Amino acid sequence: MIGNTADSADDESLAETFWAVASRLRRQTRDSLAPWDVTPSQSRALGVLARHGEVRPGTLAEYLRIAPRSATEVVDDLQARGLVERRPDPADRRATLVALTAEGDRVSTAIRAARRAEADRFFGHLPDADRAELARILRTLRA
Amino acid sequence: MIGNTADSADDESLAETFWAVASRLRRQTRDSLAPWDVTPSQSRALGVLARHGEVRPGTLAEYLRIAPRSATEVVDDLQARGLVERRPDPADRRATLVALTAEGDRVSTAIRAARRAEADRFFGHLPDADRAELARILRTLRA
DNA sequence: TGACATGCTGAGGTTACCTCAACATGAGGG
DNA sequence: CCCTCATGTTGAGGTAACCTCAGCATGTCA
Repeated sequence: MIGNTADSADDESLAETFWAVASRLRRQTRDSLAPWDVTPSQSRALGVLARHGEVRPGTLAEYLRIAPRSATEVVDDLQARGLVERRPDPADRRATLVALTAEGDRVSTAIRAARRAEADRFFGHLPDADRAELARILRTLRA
Repeated sequence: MIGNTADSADDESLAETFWAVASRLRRQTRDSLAPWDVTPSQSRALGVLARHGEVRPGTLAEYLRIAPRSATEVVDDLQARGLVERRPDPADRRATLVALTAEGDRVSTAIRAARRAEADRFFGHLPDADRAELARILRTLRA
């Protein structure tokens, strides 16, 4: 087996370590979302809708930092699962508003709790001080 | 525009911040690799081959922490670009060995330098102490 | 009223993964 | 020696999460 030893890992670049962590977090997130049959990106969209209420697809794209066309796709999937609905924007007939359905609201709340539990499981092994440090450093890198 | 303000960012979970950073790093990495027309995953494979010499696809998969079938794919792409070659493993006729070509070696060296420069650009804004902290914390999360 | 901008989405592409099953070879027991 | 089981690789086919480009409807403004 490879990777259990300290082997070549110590001179790995920061970036490589970062990606290894990302990969682990991605898998765990996917698993923790399994009960609801939503993908990670769908769950992020649900989170935005829960926080901001009804928004246009384009606005959703900005929040998710993806292309508008990609937001359309996420909305399509969520709509197919009955978690969101599209309605015409009364202020602009070109536009559409996307809003959580009652079911979407329920699921999004449940997922929010699961995500918190999952984050605790993943980052919870860290001492509080380290978690705070990590959050601070990541925030400076996010810009 | 969204995301320029401190807005709702402050109560974002650690995980969300992490993904925002990941996204930024992914884009920058892709761009920095553009001159060689290799994808990030190909470049990771080149790195493994440069560090470990010729290996079997299955072993490469372990180093990259991906499924063996996926390693086959990466090797196919690198072979098509003339950066690696496959030769039969003299020790086991079921197996194949993957090794860098001369060109692959040249490119992998160049990429290694570019990656270092890119990492400096990305992580270099951090004070040394923060960079060390980040590396330490990420290593504990990688397990 | 024409010109240009904006909002959404169809069509089609890409990357980086995955699983499942086929196929060849290797290794051990009887 | 042959049978079985394990191992190494790969074909076939699938998925998530993006992307660009172009087209259509609508809005805005000179």
